[in-house]
Amino acid sequence: MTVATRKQREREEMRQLILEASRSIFLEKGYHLTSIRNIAERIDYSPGTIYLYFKEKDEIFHALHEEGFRRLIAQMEPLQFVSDPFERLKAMGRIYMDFARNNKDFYDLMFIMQAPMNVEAPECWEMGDTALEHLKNVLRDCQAAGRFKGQDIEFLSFYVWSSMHGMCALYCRDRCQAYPDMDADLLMTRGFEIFVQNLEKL
Amino acid sequence: MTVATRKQREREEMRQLILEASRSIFLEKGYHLTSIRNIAERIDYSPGTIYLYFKEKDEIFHALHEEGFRRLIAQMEPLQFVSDPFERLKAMGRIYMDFARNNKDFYDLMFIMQAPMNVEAPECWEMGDTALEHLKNVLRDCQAAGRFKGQDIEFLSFYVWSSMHGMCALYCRDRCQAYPDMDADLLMTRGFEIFVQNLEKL
DNA sequence: TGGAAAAATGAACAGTGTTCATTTTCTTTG
DNA sequence: CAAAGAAAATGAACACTGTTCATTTTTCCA
Repeated sequence: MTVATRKQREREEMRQLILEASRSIFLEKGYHLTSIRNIAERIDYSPGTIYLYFKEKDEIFHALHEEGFRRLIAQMEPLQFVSDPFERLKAMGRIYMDFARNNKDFYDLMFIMQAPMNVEAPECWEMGDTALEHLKNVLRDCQAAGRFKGQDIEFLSFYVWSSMHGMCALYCRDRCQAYPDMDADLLMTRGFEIFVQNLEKL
Repeated sequence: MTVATRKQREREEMRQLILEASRSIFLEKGYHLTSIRNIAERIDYSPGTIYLYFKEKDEIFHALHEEGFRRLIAQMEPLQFVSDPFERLKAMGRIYMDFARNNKDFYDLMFIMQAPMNVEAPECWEMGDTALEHLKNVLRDCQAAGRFKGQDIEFLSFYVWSSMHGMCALYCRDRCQAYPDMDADLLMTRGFEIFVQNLEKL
């Protein structure tokens, strides 16, 4: 092993170390309450060192953004064993919703947080595109099976995604409190049921 | 006019002055990029003065939060002239969506921004409750007219709200970029159409 | 007009993201 | 193995943040 390759490996390990620390603190305290000094302290390095591995705080954010999509896609794995397209779509919705519930902060990071998305980096959205492509494929399969007649896949997928996202976003940002007598999880579950009822008739 | 009442009026005027400045800067730069010093500078006062009229930055935020709901409710005014309940519901959806499009930052402030909603202040949500009650009433009217049979108004209203919110939230936080070839406004319009189609069959 | 009350100030505190001259550590070469 | 050169890590410094509070200024009324 040449020195150069070892150096590169060490560099990658350091990036991972920073990412792991960042993730745990991000998810503990949220984006804005996490500081570079916090992260550095957690891994026993000085603040300046972080900047040798990441250009800025947002670059750490984007790395975690990707990680989130990797996790979501991993959760979708079992879907390939669901043969009926519409059942697959429903299962997909449940997985998406459970992901939001069990990884509130990752979900927030991926779909809600205000972060400079203006970055023209195409690889920044690679994982996100993959996930969206999954949805579109399932919808196409449903269409092949006779559902959603005459619907454009682009618009339909946006509608399906945003319906799910609406509930998850209200959940993540505590707007379910608008129903003080109602458990947020129950709201989500029943909301999803109505949504499925809807899709069945579309 | 007693001195005391004048004092009180002047105090209210000062609060308004601060709120107006805050609003314009909030909407320009977003919540986190707006600083107390910015606000003070804009109205030619010192930073400390702000704290004589508002306990903290979040109190300013909440005041604007309320203002947003007042505006939204004002937009809903014409609905009272739409006699058919389902038409009223559709019009309501369009108004809600247009509000989000035309007041992106107000919408963000009201429904998306992470702000300490844990505040147990009940008056903080008074306006929001009113708006939600509007929706529930329209849905009840629809039900009285034979639609949405057997649906619980609480869950149904959450579903309707979150479907609309989903699109608006993706729009406000620039996640429509997931469809690079598609205009965000077109996505919203078509998404809304599918939603209405859905409701018609429910 | 003088003294009390109210209003406004701005320096100070503890925090933030980021930069960079300096020091430390590692690697290669003579 | 020692010295020179490169790479890595440091932490002080800069300009910013929300918030507090002793001090100063202004306003008011007897």
